[in-house]
Amino acid sequence: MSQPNSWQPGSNVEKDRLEKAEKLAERGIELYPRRVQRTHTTAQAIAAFDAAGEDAAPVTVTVCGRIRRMNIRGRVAFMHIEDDSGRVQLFIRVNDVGEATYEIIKEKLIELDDFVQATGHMMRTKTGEVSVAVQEIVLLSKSLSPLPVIKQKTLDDGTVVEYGEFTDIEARYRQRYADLAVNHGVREVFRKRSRTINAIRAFLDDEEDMLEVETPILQPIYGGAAARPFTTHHNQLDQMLYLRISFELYLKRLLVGGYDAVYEIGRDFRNEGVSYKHNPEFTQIEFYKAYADYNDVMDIAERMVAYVAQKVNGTTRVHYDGHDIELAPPWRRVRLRDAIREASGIDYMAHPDAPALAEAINAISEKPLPPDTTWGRMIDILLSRFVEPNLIQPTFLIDYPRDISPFAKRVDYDDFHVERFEMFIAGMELGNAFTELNDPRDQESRFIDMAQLYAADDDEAAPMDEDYLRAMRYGMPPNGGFGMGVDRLVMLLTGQTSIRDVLLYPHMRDQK
RNA sequence: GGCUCCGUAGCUCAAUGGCAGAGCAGUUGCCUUUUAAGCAAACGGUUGUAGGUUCGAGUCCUACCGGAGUCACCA
Repeated sequence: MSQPNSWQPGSNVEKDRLEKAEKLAERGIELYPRRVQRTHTTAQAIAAFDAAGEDAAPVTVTVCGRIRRMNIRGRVAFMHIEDDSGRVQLFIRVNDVGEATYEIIKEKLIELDDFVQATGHMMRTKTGEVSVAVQEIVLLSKSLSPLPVIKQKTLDDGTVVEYGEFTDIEARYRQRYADLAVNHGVREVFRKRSRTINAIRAFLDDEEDMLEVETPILQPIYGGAAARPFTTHHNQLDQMLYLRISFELYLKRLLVGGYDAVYEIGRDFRNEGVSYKHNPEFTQIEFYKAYADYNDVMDIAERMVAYVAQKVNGTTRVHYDGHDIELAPPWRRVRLRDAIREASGIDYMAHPDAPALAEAINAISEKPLPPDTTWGRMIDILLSRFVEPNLIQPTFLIDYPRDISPFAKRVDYDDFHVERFEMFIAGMELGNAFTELNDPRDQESRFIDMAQLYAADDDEAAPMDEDYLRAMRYGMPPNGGFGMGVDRLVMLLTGQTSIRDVLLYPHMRDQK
């Protein structure tokens, strides 16, 4: 350490630990050594003992991990060390490790939260726990700040009971490392998150033969969704840039280029409010498949979610927020118009303009509509107030009004609706998809419609993406597109009811 | 951004407007098969921040900081 440290111990525990670190250094013990010689994970060590059998020659292992429990008796000590695979008990006797080493343990110079490496043979203690009879123990990393103390007891049936908690939500999010280190189950949520993304990729690559691509996150023109963007700036080019709000327009250009089916898994950024299901940056999967329509996309979507659930949880059933949900296809498909009519009694086709529809809504809902609500927006309000909360089992709502769907192709039965669906599970919107518009002239007029809508609105115009139209004029194959919020799928598969609990680092306000 | 609730020891929580407490962790002892180990003792606080009311504020009031919930925004 060449620079003096500004860090000062903030508690009696930290003061003690700093003193212990100095004592160790005085005894010539390296606090943060370079080399480690692990031969077994804790799980492998136990498995090796079980495989060898009780009467076999001793299995010698070197295991590493963080000390999570200590019980020092006069001349013998027990501790549990934890690594990514689990825990194993160390059995340490002064006779085996020698006076000098035992002193270090007895004085707790090596203590809770430190990382250690232990070498010894596997054995079973009197009370039956498979343990490492330690011959040598080496400090791997000295912990200077105490983690929250959580003790656990494993019952006979294998369930783990915890005593002591680390529940301060703010601290858990701001210091996710501490949350992961001590809270049983949090690491499993994020393992499942990883498996979810792997499974999506496997499904689209192997089952659907799609090509994974990467498109720009920094975009000169944003689009593909209605959301406020984050802005940034390239210094040398003196160029205003937006963080993407969707991948849509860049992916569809690739179908013009000749790929049959492309997908991207990545981060979107939306400069909007945060909630239990909204984070400013979130992970999205979008795919676009040539020669497919929204019916084909529905087939793919329901198979994909079931496939992922099977891979992640080993079942297509999930228990979420008090509901038992079956994800196996086929899912219910209902026209949006019918769903709204059933739930609210309002047939929006009977109220074809904003004032008429507003009157109908105000007649049945106490909540006032925001001023200047457009007709399309009212449809959305009807959907979110009356329909969405009740869509517990997987459901596709299909055929949306054209006004609120600028990238979807018209249905064949009227001029009002487009071939679009949204999918809902557990009262949450998970995905959004269309039979994609591929008529460049129709697309241009939709852009103009949107620009007018936004201009009437407020601060920003919906950007007209001229290059996207140019691409489309070369000819874009008919195609079906799909987008899904991966975080929300992970919530569903892990039983978490807040998006923050499936994001390792959810967005937080600056700490002053 | 509006409204409601919350912020006390490292962690989890108590405390009618009247001496700021407990358990765990840490410290000091005892203990060679414990496992939420145990027993004994001592220690641990600018009650989120800044003001105010009051003889007296963790508690009541105002503002601010942070968090949660909810509404709005999110086609």
